[in-house]
Parts: sequence; C-alpha cells; structure tokens
Amino acid sequence: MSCEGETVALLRSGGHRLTPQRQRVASALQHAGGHRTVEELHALIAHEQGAPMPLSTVYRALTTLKELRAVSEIDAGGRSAFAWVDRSRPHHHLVCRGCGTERDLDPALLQRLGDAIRAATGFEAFLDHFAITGQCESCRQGAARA
Amino acid sequence: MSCEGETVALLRSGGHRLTPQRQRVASALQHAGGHRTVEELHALIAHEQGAPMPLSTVYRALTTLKELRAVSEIDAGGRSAFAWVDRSRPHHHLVCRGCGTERDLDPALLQRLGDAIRAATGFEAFLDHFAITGQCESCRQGAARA
DNA sequence: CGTACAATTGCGAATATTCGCGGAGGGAAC
DNA sequence: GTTCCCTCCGCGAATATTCGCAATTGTACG
Ligand SMILES: [Mn+2]
Ligand SMILES: [Mn+2]
Ligand SMILES: [Zn+2]
Ligand SMILES: [Zn+2]
Repeated sequence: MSCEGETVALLRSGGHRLTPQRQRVASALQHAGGHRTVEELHALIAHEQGAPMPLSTVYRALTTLKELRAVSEIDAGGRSAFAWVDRSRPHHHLVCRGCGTERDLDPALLQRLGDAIRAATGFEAFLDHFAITGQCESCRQGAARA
Repeated sequence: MSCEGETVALLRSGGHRLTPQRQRVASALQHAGGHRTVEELHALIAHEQGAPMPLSTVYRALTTLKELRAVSEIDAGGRSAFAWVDRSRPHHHLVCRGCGTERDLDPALLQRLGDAIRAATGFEAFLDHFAITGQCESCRQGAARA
C-alpha cells in the first residue's frame, strides 16, 4: 500500500511533526484495516522490527491522528476501537443492542443528514464513520410479542 | 420532582431489581440535570445523608440504566458524561472541534434520519441524545482563508 | 551542515474504569 | 410473615487511559 505520502501530507498540513512513531501507528492501522483496539495496534507494532513503543505513545499518536481526521474512534458495543478514515468512502454501522448483530448503513443517509445540518446551521458535521445503536427488526418483533 | 415512579417502572420492566443504589443514582442524575460525569454524580450522592456508595457501584448503576435507555452517555469533547433521557423530548449537540463552541441541533433532523433508517432497513435507531462533532461556520471560514 | 528551540517521546506515576468474589438483600412462592 | 434463590453490592485488585517531566529530536533558519 502506498500510504506513507498521505500520512506525511496530513501531518505536515496540520502543523504537526513527522515522527517515526506517528508513521508507524498510522501504517499499522492502514495495513491492518478495519476496527483495531489500542492493544492490537501496540502488538502489531511490537512484532515489527525496530524499537519497541510504549503504549502511551500509541495513545498519543492516535489522538493526534484523530484530530487530523485521519483516524476515527468508534464504540461498537464493547470497548473502543480505531479505524483509518477514507473520506472518499465513508461507511457506518448499525449495531443491535439486543442480539449484537451488526450491519452496514447506506452512507447516503448520513450524508443527507450532514447536508441538512449544513443548510440549517452552517455547521459542517464530520460524519466519516459512525456506529449507531438500536434494535434490529427481528429483536423488535420479539420485544413487541412480549 | 416526581420521578421515582418512572425509575421504578423502568427497572421493573427490564426485569431488573429495584435497589436503593440504582434509585439514588437515577435520582441524582434527574435532579442535577444536564451532562454529569461519574465523579460529579458520586460526589452528589456522597453529600446526601445515607450510606456512602463506592464509585464502582455508580458505574454499574449507570451501565444498567443505559441498557434501559433511561440514561445516555455522551462524549462532548473531553471525557464522557451521562444525562437522563427524556424520550419525549430528544435533543442533540453540535460541537466544533476548532473553537469548542456548542449549539443545539434541531431534533427533527435526527428524527428524519431515524425514519429513513427504519424505512430502508427495518432497524430502529436509538437517537435520543447525540453529540456530533465538526466545524462551525466561523472556524470553517477561518480555515478556508488559510 | 551546524544551532536553537519548541514539539514530542519514554518512562513511571496518577487517574479512570472494569472485574472477581463472597456476602447481602430484592422479590417470588408458599 | 418466612424461606429460598438469584441478582446485585461492597471491596479490593486488575486493567485501561492519561499525565508530568526530563531527555530527545524534528524543523526552521542561517
Ligand atoms: Mn467501520
Ligand atoms: Mn444534552
Ligand atoms: Zn437484534
Ligand atoms: Zn468553531
């Protein structure tokens, strides 16, 4: 994956320094894909060759990358996880509180929300990657019967 | 405020036990209003007369009340806070990542999103109380100039 | 290329949150 | 009202996350 350039440009544009720690965290998350916990990223980085990195540095790198919208933090049910943000391809999750099943949500629906918010208030909502909790259809029917 | 009845009914309906700890946490949050941290609720409860309550019990009571949708957890910028949920009067926040200012969002916009999700997927999204981050109009203009 | 300075890291400690376990007590059944 | 069972609580320990500070190191400048 040729993603180093993207990370470099993002950090520079935000006025942040380009450090190997930030690059390694960004690279680990980009290459691992999906939703990753801090622990997972830390382990992935430890398995590489190179200096070990303390957990606190992973946390700090993720905080910086979140500020730049390069990374999103999501709370899908259990604990929080991080994902690399592809702004050109937003995606979102519907998580059922009853059975825990998860399905994706058409990003156009959230884009419409963002457009409505901007039209009504001038505020630009960052809707890159969301997890919306609720009740799936089958759990709802089960609850209605009871 | 006459809110004990509501809490009692909610706990009973969820098949949970009605304990004084849960009632005290619920009452503290209802009477304090707004967004409250665990620490704040713990302090409010400690200032009452009655047995002191360990912090872990406050956490557990809040977890239970969240499952029942009596309480919502929100992450408005800094750390997480809890609020009592009034399902008949949902409200949401727009938080600017640039300047930190916060304004309310017309709940009708999120209700439309919920309707669209239900129509498209059958999933009922719980959209009682959200904090959406982004960039306010003035910060956006400042960033565009730079 | 060498210097200067502020941003960032590593480390350990502080804080925040969750867990495991034995005992207490809510509530259903007589 | 009494009994019994299973959920829940109090406690302390484990885990997760943040913070303070001295040492390091990107980066702008000459
Ligand atoms: Mn995702
Ligand atoms: Mn609110
Ligand atoms: Zn379900
Ligand atoms: Zn702003």
